[in-house]
Amino acid sequence: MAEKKIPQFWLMKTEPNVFSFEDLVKAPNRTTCWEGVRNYQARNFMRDTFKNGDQVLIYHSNVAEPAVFGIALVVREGYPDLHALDPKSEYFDEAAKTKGISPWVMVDVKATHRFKNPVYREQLKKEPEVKTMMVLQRGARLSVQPVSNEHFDLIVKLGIPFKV
DNA sequence: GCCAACGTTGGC
DNA sequence: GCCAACGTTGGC
Repeated sequence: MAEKKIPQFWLMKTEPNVFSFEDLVKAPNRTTCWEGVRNYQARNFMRDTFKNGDQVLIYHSNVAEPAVFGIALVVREGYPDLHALDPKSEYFDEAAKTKGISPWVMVDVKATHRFKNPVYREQLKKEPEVKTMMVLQRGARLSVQPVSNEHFDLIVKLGIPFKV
């Protein structure tokens, strides 16, 4: 039986002083592995639910004006994040090293569109249709989040995407 | 810089 | 299995 392709949408947070949307655009083939996620719920999304072709909003967090800056495409589905086994990595995980196997997962994403107008958190909170989205809720720390089709569409409309 | 919210750890 | 203590996230 043919598998029906249901488009899925996500939001991933990044601290731009560590890795920004523009860093992704400048990366070889505009692609990078999304390493260092160390939260089980976020990992499970990447391991179990992310599919090639899913679209991801790239959100800058922990800055004065948090915002969505563009869109990326999932180009490789979940695979082991071996940074966890590397003592030199800032994402080293002592327990994983002891077991000799990384329980953590990453995906590869490729920048596809830059927003002409970054969609700021302040702006989103004023939009009745999107103010319910997860990233806007108080204390929502999950760094990989599902986004509904409707929320994705509205954010894209506000952002005015151009191919990178 | 502050601090609320959250996830994880570890004693019991 | 409970829950207090702790460390981190991330908006403000």
